[in-house]
Amino acid sequence: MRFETSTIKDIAKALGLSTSTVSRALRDRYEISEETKKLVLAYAEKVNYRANPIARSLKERRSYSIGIIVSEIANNFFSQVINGIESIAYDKDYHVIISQSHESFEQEKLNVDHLASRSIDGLLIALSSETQNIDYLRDLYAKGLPIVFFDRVPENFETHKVIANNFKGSFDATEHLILSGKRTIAHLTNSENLSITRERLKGYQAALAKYHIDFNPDLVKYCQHGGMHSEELETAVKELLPLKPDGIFIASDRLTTGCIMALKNTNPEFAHKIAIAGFTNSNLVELFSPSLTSVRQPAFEMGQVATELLISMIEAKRPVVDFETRILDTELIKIQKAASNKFL
Amino acid sequence: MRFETSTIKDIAKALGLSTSTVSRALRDRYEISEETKKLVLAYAEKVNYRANPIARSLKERRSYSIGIIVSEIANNFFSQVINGIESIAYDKDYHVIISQSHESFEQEKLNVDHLASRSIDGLLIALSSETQNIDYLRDLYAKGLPIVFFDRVPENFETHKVIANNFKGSFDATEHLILSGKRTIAHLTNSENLSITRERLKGYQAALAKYHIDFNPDLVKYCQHGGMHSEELETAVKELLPLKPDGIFIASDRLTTGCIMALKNTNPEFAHKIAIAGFTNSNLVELFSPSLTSVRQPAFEMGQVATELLISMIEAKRPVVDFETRILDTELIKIQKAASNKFL
DNA sequence: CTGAAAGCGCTAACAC
DNA sequence: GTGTTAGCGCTTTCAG
Repeated sequence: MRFETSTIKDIAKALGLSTSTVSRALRDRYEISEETKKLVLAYAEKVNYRANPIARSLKERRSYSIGIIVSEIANNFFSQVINGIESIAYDKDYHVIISQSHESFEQEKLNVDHLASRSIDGLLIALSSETQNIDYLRDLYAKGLPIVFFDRVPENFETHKVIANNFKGSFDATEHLILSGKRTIAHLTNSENLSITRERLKGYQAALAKYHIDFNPDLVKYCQHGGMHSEELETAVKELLPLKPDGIFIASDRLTTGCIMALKNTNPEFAHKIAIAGFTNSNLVELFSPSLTSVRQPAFEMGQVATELLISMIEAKRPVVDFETRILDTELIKIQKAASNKFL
Repeated sequence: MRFETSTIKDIAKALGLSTSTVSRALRDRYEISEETKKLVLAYAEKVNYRANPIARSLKERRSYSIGIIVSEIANNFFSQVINGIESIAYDKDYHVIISQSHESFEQEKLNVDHLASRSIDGLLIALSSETQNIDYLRDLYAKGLPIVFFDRVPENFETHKVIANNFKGSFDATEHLILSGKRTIAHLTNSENLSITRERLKGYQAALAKYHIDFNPDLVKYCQHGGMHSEELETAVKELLPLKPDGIFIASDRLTTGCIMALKNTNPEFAHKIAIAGFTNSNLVELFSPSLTSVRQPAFEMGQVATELLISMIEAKRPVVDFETRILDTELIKIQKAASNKFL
């Protein structure tokens, strides 16, 4: 929407200058005399001049906006990441455009293509749980679109990545369950397509190994849709129950809340007996019943770091060839004894 | 970001046509012969032609994008509204740009101005709890920016609005508390600036009146920042405790979860004794302890309706003068006895 | 039915 | 220091 806002041309006419002089004055270029600058700035201020970013984008072939793809914003982990992204982006005068894949590959691709055609300057993406083929991203990347992956990252894709220390986070959580006396620990996790799934599985296995507990593949359940459908959770839970686990370690935010819900629906009594540990950035964990031990990711910081890396790529004079994968530590938040004993 | 994508010019050159013919063929105009259209479409498909929306926006002075302002996306109510908005917008080929006010007036205004300068075609907004003066919106509206308010709407602003039946939702929730035997029912609510605050207070009062319970203003606590700061919630809760309420009705999503948290932190024992009812669209209510009766708003539908109204304004040939305020029914979800008795 | 040309608002060589 | 000019990619009169 453009209103009857004044343009650079109007200012030029009013001041008897050329549009280029006005443009340069507005952008504070060294060629322009202080006097002219003042004149222009004052007048621009007076008429409340706002540069038209559309025109600027067309000319400069960039939009000062970055695209974000997450599976869903109704997820504390992702909304915190987004807040981190915004905190840096706004500071550096970038605009962000958020899209949700809802864990669908098709939706993800559609959104990315849409964003790319909207002339975003760079892309921040956490892959959907369905995504296996990222050729479409390779194409865009090859054509010059800077991409930074976070959380759910691909292998064999040379660019910046920001992830949590998934191995350690899982190890710690599983070890915590073991140290509280659990021996039959189930693992509920995401699609095997995802990096986080593989890394978190390894942490889980390593903790078991450390305490000489045999790894039982039957105790691992995968949810292909990342818990978007409650059926997949309930099925997983039902398959797990006969194995009589005394603990369960859950590998992601949506899954953690969904699993507790499924446990409660399936066998509420059991839900309160089994020890639960899971990745989640929910700020409501303290309200949950049954309560759980949670692995929190530094989501806000992850967004910040990813954005800094992305903007550095966007603004790099020469092609970036030195890529880094930043690994951020997670935090294990144990159940508060008081809460779990007295009132549950 | 624009890559070496082909333009209308490239197609024209390749096909020995003029750019205008190509443009018209692509837009399926009646003047163009079927043959030419086929030719152009086929070639466009072959080179994977994508129109540059930036150029189109500049020319047409519109962007096919609509702006959304909510207080925060990490709130199930708003994220559901956003999903509803997207469902309609994408269908009609509009793009959405989401911004968060974080309940700050300044941030809200900043975001709106930013969106307006980004040439959005229309705005969907739920006001921040700090917002008192909406002259900046009136200005934009007067300049021709279509605006539709939802959830938190202003008075004396003639445009489409979509809200929940706040009065009835509150009445029902309060009545439910009364019918379960509560007599001293506190009310925790948002800033008085907000329409939802006023409407929900009225519903609460009406229910009390129906059962001849005196309205005690001391039992009503306002949170100016909508629960963004945990202090305001804890203060409110601490002020309420001495009055020994046996029930509490909470007026919004963030407040509801925040209040339960504050209750638990302040006096966990009491938290489990007091009956709680509150507006919330959290999909995790069933996990909460203490449990609560919740008033759910048709958030998805609200987003859909608001978007339909907005797009109708955007695409209207003549200025819209007939405005409507759509009121959608809420749903009262009572505590499930089983869950609350057996396991809490 | 198709083409030539202007122009959306802005930036950046290239003059002077 | 400042102005002239061309052009980003697209749509749209206006001619033919």
